[in-house]
Amino acid sequence: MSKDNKTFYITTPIYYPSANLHIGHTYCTVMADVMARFKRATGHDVRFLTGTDEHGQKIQTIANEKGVSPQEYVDDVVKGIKELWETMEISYDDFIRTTEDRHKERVQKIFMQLYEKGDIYKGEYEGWYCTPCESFWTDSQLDENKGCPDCGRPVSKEKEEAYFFRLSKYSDRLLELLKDEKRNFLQPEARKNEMIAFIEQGLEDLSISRSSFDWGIPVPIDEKHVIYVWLDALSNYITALGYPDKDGELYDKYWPASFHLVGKEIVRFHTIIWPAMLMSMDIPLPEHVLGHGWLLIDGGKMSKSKGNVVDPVKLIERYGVDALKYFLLREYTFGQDGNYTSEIMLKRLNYDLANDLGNLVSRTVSMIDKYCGGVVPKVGVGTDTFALELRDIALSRAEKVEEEMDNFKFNNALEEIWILVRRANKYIDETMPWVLAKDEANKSKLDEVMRNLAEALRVISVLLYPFMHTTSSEMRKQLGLSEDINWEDAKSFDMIGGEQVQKGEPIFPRLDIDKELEDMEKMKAESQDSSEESVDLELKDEIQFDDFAKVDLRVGTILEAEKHPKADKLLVFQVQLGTEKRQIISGVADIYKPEDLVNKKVIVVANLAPRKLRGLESKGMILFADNIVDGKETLELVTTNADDGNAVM
RNA sequence: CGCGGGGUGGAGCAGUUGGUAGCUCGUCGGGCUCAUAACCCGGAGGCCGCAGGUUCAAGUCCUGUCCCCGCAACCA
Repeated sequence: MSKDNKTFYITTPIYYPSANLHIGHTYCTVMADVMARFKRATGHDVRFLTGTDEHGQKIQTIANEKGVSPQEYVDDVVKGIKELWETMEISYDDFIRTTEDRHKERVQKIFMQLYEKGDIYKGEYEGWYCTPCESFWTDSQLDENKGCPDCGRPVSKEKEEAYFFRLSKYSDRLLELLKDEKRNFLQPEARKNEMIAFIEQGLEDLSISRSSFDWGIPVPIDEKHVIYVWLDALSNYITALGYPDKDGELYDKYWPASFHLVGKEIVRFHTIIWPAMLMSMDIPLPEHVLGHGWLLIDGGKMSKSKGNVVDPVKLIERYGVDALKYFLLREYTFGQDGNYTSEIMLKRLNYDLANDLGNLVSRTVSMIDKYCGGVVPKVGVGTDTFALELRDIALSRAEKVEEEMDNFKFNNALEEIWILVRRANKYIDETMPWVLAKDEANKSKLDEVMRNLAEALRVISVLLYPFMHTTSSEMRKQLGLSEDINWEDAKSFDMIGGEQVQKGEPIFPRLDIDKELEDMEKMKAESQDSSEESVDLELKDEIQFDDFAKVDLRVGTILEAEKHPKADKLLVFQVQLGTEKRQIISGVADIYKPEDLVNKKVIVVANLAPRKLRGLESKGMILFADNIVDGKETLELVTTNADDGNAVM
């Protein structure tokens, strides 16, 4: 960042409202929020943008299933997202929705800009097509059997007309951008090589339109097409500033962005596609892209299907916004994945917030109350080494925090603040105010100690403000300080004296961890119970009996099982189905060892069209039930005692 | 040989440009009673996955190897 330019523009990804947001999204947004607050506190003119990416086939499909229009559907989910951010006290300056007119109009203009530049051409896009569903899918969208993710039926490689962006044209400039050591475009460093390798293996031009669904922004020159996610979603960072409209005051002021904060899975789009688009538009590139890590549950990804999604709302209700924010920022290292468990969180809250900070506030205020008539003594720091050391540590904190925050090291920044918290606790033990209080002769010494403690807490309240402003205010209230916060005040140790303290409730009550864990389990169980009130499942399209009758299910016995020689996830079975013996392949190698399944009775879809999987033919499908054990996805064999070859109906 | 991340005291993690291995929890012992049974001090515990190499010096660079985990163009 250039020094003379004090503006600071930070963005989160725009989230996809296909489901409620979980703690991972909260994590990302909290980081952006705290950074925005920190920059505001340190004198920057900050713009903080978040929003939602609301187009695409998935949204259209979900809305159809629910029997509402896509717009109605996203309106509803977005309302919930905004409520969450309100609860989390996210201080965004703007919330952009890709379905807003301001965005749609500007994206169309951007499309035309790229088109006129000659970077968009019409071509053919190849993908997997499901004829019954009339849908195109990419490789990664296909289900585990490489079938249509919607209906499970086989898909075929088909071509579709689409508009393309000349991404390949920008390969060299992108490499230059990423390799530039000083530019430091992408952080953390580790992701850089990944991106460079990706570009060096050769970039293909990017399809930026679709005609197989219509929930999107129309391509201005061709009404059969809608603009695909890349151009639509990524552009939000500038359309929200008014680009390319002439009166783009915000754009002139805040672009280029200081930081795009994104999850590691979308780093690629932000460091390759997005800069290429901007290059084509001939406008400046964002200064930095930061890829944060994921919060993992039991070492695995959080996902709805695993049923291990952590809902931030419940945590806030129980422990408060500041506690959750503190935990997220203190526990994890930026850029790296981190493990989440309730226990890890509860321990953090107890040890750092209740024991260290909360208790420090409590004992300090209580002693000022008791020994000084509730008024912070108006005296100097004193000259003993304990006081001077406390002062020195307090005075050096702000700079340390600034340093760490410049590198997005939230955890280290908080750690720096806690060094002062712990030092203050230690100071109490060193000076033993309760002993001083016993002898009137020590009154001036006692006053000094109390004043220094109050001063230390005042400094802490300033330092903490960007991270936990509610806590900061509560501390100041108890210390009898005004709510006005000035970051520079953290660099003084000579401001307090004469305030009337107000003993209040503990700012962070100590938690009974075992009991909390128990309660959380109960809550989880209850939320599962409540589903017994018969909420309709989300199902595939209804079928007629005749359709079902087409499926021939038979009982079989697995005679042999072995690993597929050319695939990690597949097992190859020889199954006896009555008189017939046949080969069936299933994608269960992750969960079962071949020998576990030999001699098992199974139910087989016997009239499924044969299919080659990595070179071997599979005739039919063995039924497994999806299951979750200890938060991990697993599969239970569906079994029976009936004789081989018998029909299942 | 598809790509990437990780293997650091009992647990969970930090370790910038190579120079005496840190933090939190736990554990053992001690101190204190102002405080939310909190706080403070001290001890024990690590050949930094394994094997080579570069260097005066490597957890930190290079090579090889084993194990775990993600990703393989649209789920933060």
